[in-house]
Amino acid sequence: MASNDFNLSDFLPYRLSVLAARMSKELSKVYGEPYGLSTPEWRVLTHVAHREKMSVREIRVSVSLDKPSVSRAVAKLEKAGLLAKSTCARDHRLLEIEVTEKGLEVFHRIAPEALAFEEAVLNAFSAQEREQLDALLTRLQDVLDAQTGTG
Amino acid sequence: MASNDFNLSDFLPYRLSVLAARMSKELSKVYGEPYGLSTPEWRVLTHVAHREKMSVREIRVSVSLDKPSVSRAVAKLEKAGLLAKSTCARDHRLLEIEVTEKGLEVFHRIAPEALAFEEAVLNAFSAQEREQLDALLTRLQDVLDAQTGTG
DNA sequence: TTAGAATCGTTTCACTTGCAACGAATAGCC
DNA sequence: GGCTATTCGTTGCAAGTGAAACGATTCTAA
Repeated sequence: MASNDFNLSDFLPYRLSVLAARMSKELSKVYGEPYGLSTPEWRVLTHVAHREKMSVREIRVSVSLDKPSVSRAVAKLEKAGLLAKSTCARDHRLLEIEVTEKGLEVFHRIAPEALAFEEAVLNAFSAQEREQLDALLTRLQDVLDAQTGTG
Repeated sequence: MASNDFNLSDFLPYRLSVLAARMSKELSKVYGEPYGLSTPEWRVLTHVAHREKMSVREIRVSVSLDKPSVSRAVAKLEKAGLLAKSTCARDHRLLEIEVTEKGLEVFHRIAPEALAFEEAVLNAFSAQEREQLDALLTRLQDVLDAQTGTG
C-alpha cells in the first residue's frame, strides 16, 4: 500500500512549515525582544516604512495578515509612536496610516539586521543557487495561486 | 541608506512563511474538516502510523512540535480511538504510544490524498527542478541547524 | 432623496499556543 | 540505601489568532 511509504520528513508542506517556522523564530530575535515588536507589527512597520499613506486594507494584502491582526498591530504601533493614524478626508471609512520619524528610525535600525540575517542564511548558496531558489519559490507561489484563486 | 531597499515581498523569511502558511492551509482541507484532525494531530498520527511503539518525546522530535502540543494531540487521538497509550514497563515515566487499527485505517484514507495534494503542486516542476527544490530546502535546513544548534 | 447593499476598521469570543510550573518516576552520587 | 538532580508527560495560564458580528460610512439604484 502506497501510503505506507508516507514519510513526514520528506513531505513538502511539512518541510516548508518547519523551515519557515525556524527561520521566523530566528529572525524574530532581531525585532522581538530588542524592540518589543511582534511579527505582525514588524511586517506592518516594514510595509508602512515606504512612507506612503495607506489604509488597513492596503497593508493587509501586502503583508499577508488578516484584518484583525493588522488592526491590532497598527494600534500598538501607534501607541508606541511608530506610526500615525488619521481618517481619510475623502472617505471616512478609511484610515490614512503613515510612519512617523520615530518609526522610520526604528525601522532603519532593524532592517539592516534583518537583511544581515537573510544574507547569513543565503551565504551558503552560490549566485546561481539563489536564483534557483528564488525561481522555485515564485513558482510554488504561482501554483498555489492557480489552485486556490489568488486570495 | 540600504534599508530603504527593504522589500518585504522579496524577503526570504517572509516568502517562506507565506508559502508555508498557504500550503498548510490547503493541505488541512484534506485532514481537517473531513476527519476532525488538527495539524498537530495529523502529524502525530502520521508518525505513529509506522506501527512502532514510541514515547511522546520521540514523537516530539520527529514532528517538530513542543511537548504540550504532542501531549494534547495524543490525548485527543486516543479519545478518538486512533491510537493507544500505555505506560512503559521498563520506565514508568515513559508512554508507549501505538496506532490502533482504526487509526491505521484513517491514516490510509488520508495519506493518499495528502500525497496527491503534494503531487498536484509538484506537477508544475520537472524532475530536475524537484531535485533542486529538495536540495535547496535541505541546505536551508542545514544552514539553520548550523547557526542555531540542531535544536 | 432615500432605502438597501457593500465596504471599512474594530471588537468580541472561542480556540489554539507555548512557556513555565508541577507531580511522578528514574538516575546519579555520596 | 537515601538524597539530590534529571527526565517524563500533563496542566495552568497568559498571550496570540481568526471567524463572525458590529457600528460607521459610502455606494447603488430607484
